[in-house]
Amino acid sequence: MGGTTKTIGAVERAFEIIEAIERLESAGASAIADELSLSKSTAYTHLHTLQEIGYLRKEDGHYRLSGDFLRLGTAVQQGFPVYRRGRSHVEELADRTGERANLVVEERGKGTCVHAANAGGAADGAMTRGERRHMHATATGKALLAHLPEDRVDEIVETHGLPSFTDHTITSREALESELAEIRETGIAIDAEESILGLRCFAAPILVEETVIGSVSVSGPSRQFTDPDREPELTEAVRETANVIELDFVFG
Amino acid sequence: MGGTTKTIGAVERAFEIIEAIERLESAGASAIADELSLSKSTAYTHLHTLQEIGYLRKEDGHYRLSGDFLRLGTAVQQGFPVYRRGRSHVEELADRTGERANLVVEERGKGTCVHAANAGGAADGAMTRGERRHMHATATGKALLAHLPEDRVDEIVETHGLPSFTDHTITSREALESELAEIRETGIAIDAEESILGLRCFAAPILVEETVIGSVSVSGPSRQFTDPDREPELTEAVRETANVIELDFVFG
DNA sequence: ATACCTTTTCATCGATAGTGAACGACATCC
DNA sequence: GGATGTCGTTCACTATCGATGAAAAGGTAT
Repeated sequence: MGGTTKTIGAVERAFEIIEAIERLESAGASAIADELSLSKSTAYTHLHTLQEIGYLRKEDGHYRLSGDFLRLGTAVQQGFPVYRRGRSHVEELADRTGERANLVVEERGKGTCVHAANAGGAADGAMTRGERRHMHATATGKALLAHLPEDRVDEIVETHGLPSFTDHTITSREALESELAEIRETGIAIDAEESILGLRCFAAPILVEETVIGSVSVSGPSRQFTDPDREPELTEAVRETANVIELDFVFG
Repeated sequence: MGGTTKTIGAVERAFEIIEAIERLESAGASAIADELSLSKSTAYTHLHTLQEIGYLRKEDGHYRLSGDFLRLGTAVQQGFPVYRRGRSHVEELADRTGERANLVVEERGKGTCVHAANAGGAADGAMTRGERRHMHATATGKALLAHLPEDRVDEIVETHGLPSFTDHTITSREALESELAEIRETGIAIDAEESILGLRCFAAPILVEETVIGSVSVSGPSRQFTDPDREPELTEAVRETANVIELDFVFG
């Protein structure tokens, strides 16, 4: 485990400041110094540096993150082949079902949302672009886990644990494993308010050459999603979308 | 002009590395050291640091930007009120016209695209999310310039100049000024292949309390956009969209 | 086996990032 | 209006730490 190599403190501090600004929306030198227990001068020099290179913009004395992060974020997004090929299909899924549709990939043991398509539907609690969530508590995460090598799953569970978010969250390795087996059979992962109360979600894995490269989902309020008529419609739509994206990889 | 304050070299270097990775898509320590003329060990320590704090991920020996930048980018986007209120209207504009629609704000003297809505149409050359362009050479930029205080326009021209991108780019302050006056009259800014050959674009400013907070546009290949029947349709659609967003600010 | 990549580690040294104190500007309070 | 508090900004100082080259460790092809 190589984790002992030295790291550069100034860079770590810079990103702590960036994340503090993300949290506070905007902040001045004193607020940052306060928030992170830094000296005012240190906070100031960092803010000044980040502004000089363009990553912060100053608006009446308060610093905010600049559009350059938006540019980098877009580059990251485009860097996922599954986004480039899947985006339009996820949009169609949202249009077709009238619900929020997400495209998720695994990153560092968590599920990262690389695209979120709204079809006007209220998306309370649904993942937003760039957001990362525990995999065992989300439909998209479980769809990914179900097709990851077993030792990778072990690793992930060991690193992040199985924290509980609601009464329905899966918290034991055995329960998780049996659910993953079921997902492998049905091709559909379900989040029944396991991550957020009131939020239900259906997801399907995207498999290319026996490897999961992502998962797609639709999600919405539990009330609408428990309508027995809708479940087959929604799961089928999700499954089909995943399939279309898979085919896009093979041909296209 | 306060530009003499000290800046933190390590942080500047870190972002140079981040931008190099953005350019190269993915890279190892040697490639970065090469690209930026750094020692291999320096490049390595920086990469290692950025990976430790999660902003880079390592994939078979190559570093890539991580989803954390996507999260920051989304936060930046949400930080623009004009995005929060305008997004859906820009989507509708794209659907309605069948063309690429953009939402742009001014940042540090350039136009930054905060949202890009595709309606399937080929978007060659159109701005992408987070991209920044010179204002004098784009419809969205000119729509903004037309309603910025005159001294601000002076400042911007002084800072960024009026570089030429095609034969049609405006390169003199006088020509720019007369065009801005026309935009103020008609309410529509036109980019007639001034930024990129073959790309035509119509934009309208979004004014709230006499202040420009952004601009919207549709753009597409010159061939389609010179159809005399479409111009009134497109300009009208753009104008209306800007108007709806303005109203959303006043009420809503 | 060889040569040639790469990434990673290490000790050394000089630059520099962090610090606290101080200043000017701007509010707020009594 | 004088006092007090807070803010951003600057400065000189010094211990820290980031940069460095050399060399080790790992990988791949020849």
